[in-house]
Amino acid sequence: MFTVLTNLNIVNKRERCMPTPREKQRANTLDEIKTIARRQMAEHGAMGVTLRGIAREMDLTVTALYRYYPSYDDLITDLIVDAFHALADALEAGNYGLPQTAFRTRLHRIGLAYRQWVITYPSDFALIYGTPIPNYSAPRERTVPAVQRGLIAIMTPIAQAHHHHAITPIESFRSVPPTVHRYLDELIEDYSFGVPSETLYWGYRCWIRIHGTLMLEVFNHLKPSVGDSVAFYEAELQDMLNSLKIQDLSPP
Amino acid sequence: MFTVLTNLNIVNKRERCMPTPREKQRANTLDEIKTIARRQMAEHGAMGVTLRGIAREMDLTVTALYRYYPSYDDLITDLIVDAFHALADALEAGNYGLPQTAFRTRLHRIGLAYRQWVITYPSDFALIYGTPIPNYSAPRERTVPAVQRGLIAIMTPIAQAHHHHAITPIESFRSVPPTVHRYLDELIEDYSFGVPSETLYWGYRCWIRIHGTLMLEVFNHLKPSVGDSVAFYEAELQDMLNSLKIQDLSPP
DNA sequence: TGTACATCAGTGAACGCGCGTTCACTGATGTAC
DNA sequence: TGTACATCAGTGAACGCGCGTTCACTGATGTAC
Repeated sequence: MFTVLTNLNIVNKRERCMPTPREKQRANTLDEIKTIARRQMAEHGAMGVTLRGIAREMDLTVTALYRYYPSYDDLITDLIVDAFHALADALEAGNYGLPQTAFRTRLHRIGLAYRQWVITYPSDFALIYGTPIPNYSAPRERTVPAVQRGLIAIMTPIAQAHHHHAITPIESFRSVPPTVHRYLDELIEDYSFGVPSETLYWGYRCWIRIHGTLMLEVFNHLKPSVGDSVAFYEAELQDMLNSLKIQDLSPP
Repeated sequence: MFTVLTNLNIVNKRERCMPTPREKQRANTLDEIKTIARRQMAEHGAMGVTLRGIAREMDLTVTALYRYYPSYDDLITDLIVDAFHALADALEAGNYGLPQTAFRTRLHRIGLAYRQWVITYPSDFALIYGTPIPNYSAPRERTVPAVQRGLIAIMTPIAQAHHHHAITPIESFRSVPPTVHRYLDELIEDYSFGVPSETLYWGYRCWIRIHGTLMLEVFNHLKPSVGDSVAFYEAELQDMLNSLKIQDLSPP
């Protein structure tokens, strides 16, 4: 009776937090596979990621990889989901340590963090937002939550600023197209976002502008056009923040 | 003497305008190759274009294609240059038949034409502006002029509106970052554009906004966000035109 | 007008390469009693 | 504590496929005299 309880205890402990040596080894190998895959992606593009290439670099046979991924597509899916989460992490970290009411500064920092991540990991960015990989489509149940984390990171300061009346709507308020307005209302209801649809509209517009600019930069079309992409991006951010009329409030 | 002259005449005539049957046949085959390549691109992505696949579809041997392109990369280059020119054609056609002084309408139509082309030929768009093909870089001497045609189509109404004082600069005028300002000045000098650098700056900002939005739409990230991409795009165009404060003038 | 020759489109076999996936297997590491 | 067994990581050969490029060639179409 005593031993049984002890054993149960150990099992529970392991299940909760302590991985067995084997599980640890397995996790390490999984990590190594993904690391090498990402480097191959950086060097040869998304289509250059190859099970055989990874095996070669790990001094394994190809077939060993099938212990970790049932197929090539599952590996790609993992890379995609990881990339979305990494981007979301970067955005969230972008406004850490700032007073909650520094809405404008927070949004600005998030914009800078967005660019920093994209510039640092261009191939991960291309993987998730570039030309879709032909004959592959990621499973929505895994990507959607990861995508949403990133969007929420952008929306949060806007929503909070809106609650604190630190955004002046001006005419944009009325210019939300009715069909879009209705769609956003549905989104808000479905995911219980708890923000007015105008907020979501502004958030999306911010995201789309940031994102579009960075997409051009990372694919090498921006620098030939404007020379100094850093300065240009900063000007775009400021213009965007100005058009939102979003402000920092001193905490009460 | 007489025959010689006649022969020369014929030769000249042919060189100037009349292609020989063989040249005609050759041009047809070249066209067919490119047409099939573009269809393969639409079906299987840019990386899915294959000499062997084209040959198969044309009921030719692969080696026959080497009569037309010395290598695979040369075919891709041709597709890229063609796509840039097709886009420029569409933009130019966008504001045909409008009075020269209808600046705002012309720019609006160009924006719509941009979207129309991108939506109609998404794979051509992905080819020239999507994720770069790994280990391939297009020869600049062929792409740069083709790219410029498109840009000039957008810049022209803006430059003309500027000359006619149909643009109100507002604060954007002062917000051009100095480094960007200097770079644009150089561009204008190098290519003798004959427009002030502020004009170029506005033009690029229009292009970047239009382009970024369409990039998201064509890669399927816009519709899940805003629902009605047509209405959203129209609102973006209007917002952009408003921010430029560009106006139609009645012709004098 | 007819003949000799050059030009050109297209053939067919071969080279060397890389890919994802399957299958039956070996040997080490853990687990239950 | 020792033994029998299950689990698991990794092997190695093979399958079937598609790719770009080379080479020596055939036969039809044009050209020069």
